[in-house]
Amino acid sequence: MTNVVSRFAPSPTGLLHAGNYRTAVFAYLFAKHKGGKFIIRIEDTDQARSKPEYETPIFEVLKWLNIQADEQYRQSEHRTRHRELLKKLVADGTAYISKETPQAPGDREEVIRFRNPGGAVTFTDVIRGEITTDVTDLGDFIIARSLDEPVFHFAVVVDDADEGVTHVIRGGDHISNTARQMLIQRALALPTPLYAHLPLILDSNHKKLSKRTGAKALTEYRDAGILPEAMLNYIAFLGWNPGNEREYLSRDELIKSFDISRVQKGSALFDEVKLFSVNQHWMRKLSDSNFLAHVLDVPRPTSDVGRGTSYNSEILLKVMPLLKERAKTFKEAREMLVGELSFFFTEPKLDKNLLMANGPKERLGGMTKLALESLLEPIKDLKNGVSANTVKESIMPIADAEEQKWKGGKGAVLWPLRYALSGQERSPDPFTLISILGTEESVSRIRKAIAILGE
RNA sequence: GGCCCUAUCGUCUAACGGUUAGGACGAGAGCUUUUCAAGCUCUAAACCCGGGUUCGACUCCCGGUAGGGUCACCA
Repeated sequence: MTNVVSRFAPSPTGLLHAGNYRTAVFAYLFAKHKGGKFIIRIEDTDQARSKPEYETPIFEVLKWLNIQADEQYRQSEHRTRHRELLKKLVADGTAYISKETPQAPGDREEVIRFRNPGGAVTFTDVIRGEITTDVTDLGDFIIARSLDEPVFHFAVVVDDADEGVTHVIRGGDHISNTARQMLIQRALALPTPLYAHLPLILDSNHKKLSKRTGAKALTEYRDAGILPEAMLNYIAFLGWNPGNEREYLSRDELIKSFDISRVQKGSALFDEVKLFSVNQHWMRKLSDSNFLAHVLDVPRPTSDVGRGTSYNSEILLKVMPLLKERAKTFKEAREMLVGELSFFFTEPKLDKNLLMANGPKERLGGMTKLALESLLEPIKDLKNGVSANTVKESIMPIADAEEQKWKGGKGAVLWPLRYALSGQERSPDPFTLISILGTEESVSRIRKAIAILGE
């Protein structure tokens, strides 16, 4: 098989979801694996429903996913050609102009119908094997509303042939369209490409992914801070696998190992949880500064409006490793900056009870104060920029000593310390906090906690 | 309903006649740990059912069941 040509032929009548782009991804991977051409054709024959605003995101997403077309077409540009062939079919009697009674608004008084020869049509699907359809019950189906308005079935057949498409890779929902399209091909004496019908991607209700039932446009995932590598990786693995146990493949690796014969026949469910986990994997491969750039690329969360937080850039970079181990999307990371990790940038408000939360309150008030005071000097002695581990080495002994003295556990020291620094019931460990905040800020926050305990 | 397609853990999947049915996500437990997150270890979890074929079926065939797709002057 030389000169493989595959195509992605979306119609700009709505925002495209993961299922739509999955066919693009497979068609692309297939062509590139074979060293062939991948083309994009905008199917805008339905003038009434095709909208430019649906077209722009298609190219945006493909660019985001780094899926480049070798050639680009627009179906409406081929109108002359369509008209010519339509006339030919009508002239030789293969098709005819038929008088109609309009059933719905927009229906025509006359349309062009294909004279259906009937019988069985068989083709060998690359993925599913032999499929036979009895076309008799299709009747004389409509191929155009007028000479200038071909309908999908007619236009695809002509365009695929004119563009030299060798492999039609599309969703399984097209299986039942194939036979009638082949009928048109035969009438036009055009070659029949190879067909590969991909299993459908289903939503959590086990229905075909669809805008109407809430499938997200891919742009939404992009805007939520999903990495294109992750999206591509996840989508490629829906209904396909490389035949080994690797789960994370880069774009180039996908191209290299893509094998259409390994495509699944059964449909798969789109699982956001898994997508996020794949995304986390790719996020973690980024350098801290690159990671930060992505985080700041996410629009400021609405919860942050009016807070006027300005980030200390030095601390911001130090916080990145924490975000890396916690966030599954950049949006999530962005939200942590103004949420659970915002104390790095703005001084926390402390609650006396939470400060003493680690034991019986009467005794602990005094004890907590002593514990915090005992930490002041050792922390002052630390140099700025030391690692969390170094901080731990100098503070742990104190916690251990207190544990002996009060039998309250290390928590009697470490909890108030961590809370004084973060103001959060849950946060990274106190050593990490000190290493990021620096000694001066840490001491200042501990003093404030001590002051509160003295009230 | 007609026609067509499909069928392995909850989910994505491996297996291409002989395996203790493997991996990943998720879940649970433990370790670590002041807390959270991460990490590490472990556990639970599947061959839709019934007939064949075969020395032997998740794998092949048939039937059933279930699910999905499609039946437009949309693509």
